[in-house]
Amino acid sequence: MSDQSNTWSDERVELLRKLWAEGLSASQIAAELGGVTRNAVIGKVHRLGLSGRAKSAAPAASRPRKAAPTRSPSHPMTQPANPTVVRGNTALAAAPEIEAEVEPQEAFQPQEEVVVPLSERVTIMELREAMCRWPMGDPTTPDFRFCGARSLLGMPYCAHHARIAYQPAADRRREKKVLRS
DNA sequence: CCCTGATTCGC
DNA sequence: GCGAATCAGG
Repeated sequence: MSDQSNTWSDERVELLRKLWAEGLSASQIAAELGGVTRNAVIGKVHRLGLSGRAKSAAPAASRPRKAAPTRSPSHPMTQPANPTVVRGNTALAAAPEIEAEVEPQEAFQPQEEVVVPLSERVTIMELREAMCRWPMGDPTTPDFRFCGARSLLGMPYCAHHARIAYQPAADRRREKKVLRS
């Protein structure tokens, strides 16, 4: 097969025009196209003569998600629904004793130990290099998202998901037991 | 430090 | 024409 994935074929230029018109940033478009950097995208955009656009779709686009609104534990009305919620690498010491409370409807996820609030998950467009790309939810639905927590250096996952990802289920189960005893 | 687009310039 | 390096900015 001919591989022209990293050349500016008519199709790719068309997609570039479309995404650029939609207000996506150069890096987002580059990620979407694949095989090109944001510099390449910007360069092409200028060569095509379509620079200044109606910047509205993706306003500042600086920070997709704040670390966490971080409600105080003492706040009576904002208690998390699940005590096993873990964010970043700061809460690995969550008490194992209270993790026995698992929603039956969530039992679908075989080994999902980490619960990330919906509001903190990120879409594929919001996903950045330094974000955890652990998939959460049904990939076939539009609301499919990723964990989005800060990933470990040089790893695609945050501390918690990396631990899950790189350990066989058996070991995980055992470690759990050890942890409890 | 994260990100953005703009510009330059060797290829 | 292409895009890495660089620049200027939020």
